[in-house]
Amino acid sequence: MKSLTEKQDRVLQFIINFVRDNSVPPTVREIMRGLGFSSPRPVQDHLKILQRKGYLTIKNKVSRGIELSPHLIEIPVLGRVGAGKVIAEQDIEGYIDVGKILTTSKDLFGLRVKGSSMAGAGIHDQDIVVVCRQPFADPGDLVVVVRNGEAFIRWLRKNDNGLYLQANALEGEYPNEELTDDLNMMGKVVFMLRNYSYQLVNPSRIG
Amino acid sequence: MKSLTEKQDRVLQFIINFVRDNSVPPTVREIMRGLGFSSPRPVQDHLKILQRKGYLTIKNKVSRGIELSPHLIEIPVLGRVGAGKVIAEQDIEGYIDVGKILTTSKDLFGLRVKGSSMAGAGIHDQDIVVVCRQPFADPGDLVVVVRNGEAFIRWLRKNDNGLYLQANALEGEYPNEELTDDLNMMGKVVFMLRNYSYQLVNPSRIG
DNA sequence: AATTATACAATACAAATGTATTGTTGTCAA
DNA sequence: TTGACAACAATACATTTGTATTGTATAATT
Repeated sequence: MKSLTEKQDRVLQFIINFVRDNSVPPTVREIMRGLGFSSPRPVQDHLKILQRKGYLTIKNKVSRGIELSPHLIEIPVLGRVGAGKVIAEQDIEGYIDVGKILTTSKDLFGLRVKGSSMAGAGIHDQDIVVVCRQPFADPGDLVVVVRNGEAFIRWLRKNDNGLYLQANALEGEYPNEELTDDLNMMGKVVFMLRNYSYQLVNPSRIG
Repeated sequence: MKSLTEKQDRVLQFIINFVRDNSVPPTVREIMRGLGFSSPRPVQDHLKILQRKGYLTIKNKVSRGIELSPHLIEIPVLGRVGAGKVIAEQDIEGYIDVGKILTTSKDLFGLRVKGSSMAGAGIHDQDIVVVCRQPFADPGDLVVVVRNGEAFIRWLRKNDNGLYLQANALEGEYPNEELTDDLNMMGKVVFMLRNYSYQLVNPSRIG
């Protein structure tokens, strides 16, 4: 990614902050007023430069037609990291836009995990699993089933007798369960979220 | 949430899809053309109704000033789930907007986990931890440090001799490490993501 | 029967908006 | 010193855009 001058970076930061605060990109004149310009032209210049350098794209004749490049709204995923260097370009293995993944599919919902019946699979109390709502699943899937008004997360397994559910606790025995009629398949786990900043996981509990 | 008529839902879905595809909300006339109206007025009517019913808000005199309500861009987090019912309103304990969390803080980056030195903390090979870049951390934090060009995830602990780093594997011994000068503190883990749909975690490996 | 809500059309208008033209100033490398 | 680039100002203009006014038709509700 080509480097920016101080002024160019100021314009880019304004756009990023504007999108964050208003959830829509700014117009040319909103940038103009926001940065104290007295004519639209300097903004046009800056936008063209920012586009040429790959930081955004301008949609022709579209109001608020500024689209920030993925780098700026996604988070980079690093494979290896060089010592000293903060983030080197060559270390980036790709980008994930978690927000997009979670919002483009309509039938997703979160489920806060209670208990430790899946601790062996790295899913702990208070974690949030993101579930894709579907009445079916494949063997090997991590599924959410409901029985007696309570939701469970289990591995869906298969043996000679057919499908069954398997818990995955660290200690204690959870018997395998058959797929009976009182079980309601809610969906399949597609994501797992754990937030360390809001609620610190007690390491002694899971250590 | 109040229910929508068929036509109203059609307008709402158009807006949702438009935002997803164009990353900006549509104008009144874009909705008009998109749904085959021959005047802007019906769109205005629908927007006002959708606002009254709580599905969006209209910003006065702002182009593309349609802001979808959080329910539509966030995912609900359920506490308990009733049997049979798919998702009941009273079960929703809140909403998370993961995309917003990840994009509002600027100094976040993802790091794909290699190895199983933190499997005991539920962090496994190929998981992605989201790191807040900072040169400091508190005891109890899950931190990312770099040594010899390699990144490690460790608990930051404290005893009478001061701070030290602790691994958290399921099996095998990882000795505690001192905070030496060749260690580079990259930041603190604030989120953990595991994607079950793209890459299935082998349950036998972590079970 | 009267009222209300839904749903759409035609037209109008001031303000906002992307874009273009022309020009000035300063910096820096060739 | 010449040319390329960055950075900004003043002005202009055709469209776009949010919004308003007036009106028609249908269905549901009171």
